[in-house]
Amino acid sequence: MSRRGLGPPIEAGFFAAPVTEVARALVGCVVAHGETAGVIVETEAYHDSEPACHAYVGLTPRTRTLFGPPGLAYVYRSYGIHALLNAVAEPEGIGAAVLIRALEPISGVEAMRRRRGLARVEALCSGPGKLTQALGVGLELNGSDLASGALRFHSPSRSAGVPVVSARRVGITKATELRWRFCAAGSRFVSSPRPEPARRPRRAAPPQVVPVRAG
DNA sequence: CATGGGATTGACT
DNA sequence: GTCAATCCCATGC
Repeated sequence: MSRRGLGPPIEAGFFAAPVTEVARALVGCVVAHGETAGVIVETEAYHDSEPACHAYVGLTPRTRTLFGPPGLAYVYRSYGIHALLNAVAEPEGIGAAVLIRALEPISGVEAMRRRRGLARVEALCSGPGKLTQALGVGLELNGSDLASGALRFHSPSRSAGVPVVSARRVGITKATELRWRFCAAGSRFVSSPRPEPARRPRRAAPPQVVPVRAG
């Protein structure tokens, strides 16, 4: 898949919906930057009403983008090292965004390998810091428009229709009870820890031992 | 102005 | 499993 079979860029209205709906709907969409692109297989939702969200503290220089209009990129530095990519959601004035946590690479794989220094396709974008490195996404894209900027989100060209599973968010210490992580079921491109796989029985269910009484 | 804490990753035991 | 790298910025004095 080297040629651009991408659908149209996603318009801002898509991102104005409740952030958990946007997070779920983004699984299967495409992120493109330069020659590189990938299908989103894992997201997380963040909202200013819960303390794991940067916007929980209110409007500050750091959270300015989060409170901005839907459809912007919110890119911030994590642990001093990694750039993490989010899509701003909900109407302007509400601090909410969807963290992009993993992609299935579909274009520019050689450029990704070069930037990551790795060969395995499954390892190129299987984490929020990994995918920004693979796509060459940096802090300079914070506040850019995902419909018209250098970094774009696209609808899937063919509807993937992959089932999406929800799980607890990764790497946070607050509001851990919320199941606001969304993963493409069974994808080998999601980050660790993997969500609980839909477990099919390894063997037939053990026979239920029920004392049988006569009568 | 000093401090501390991360929406992580890769190397190592 | 443990741990350090490294920077932005919120908070507190």
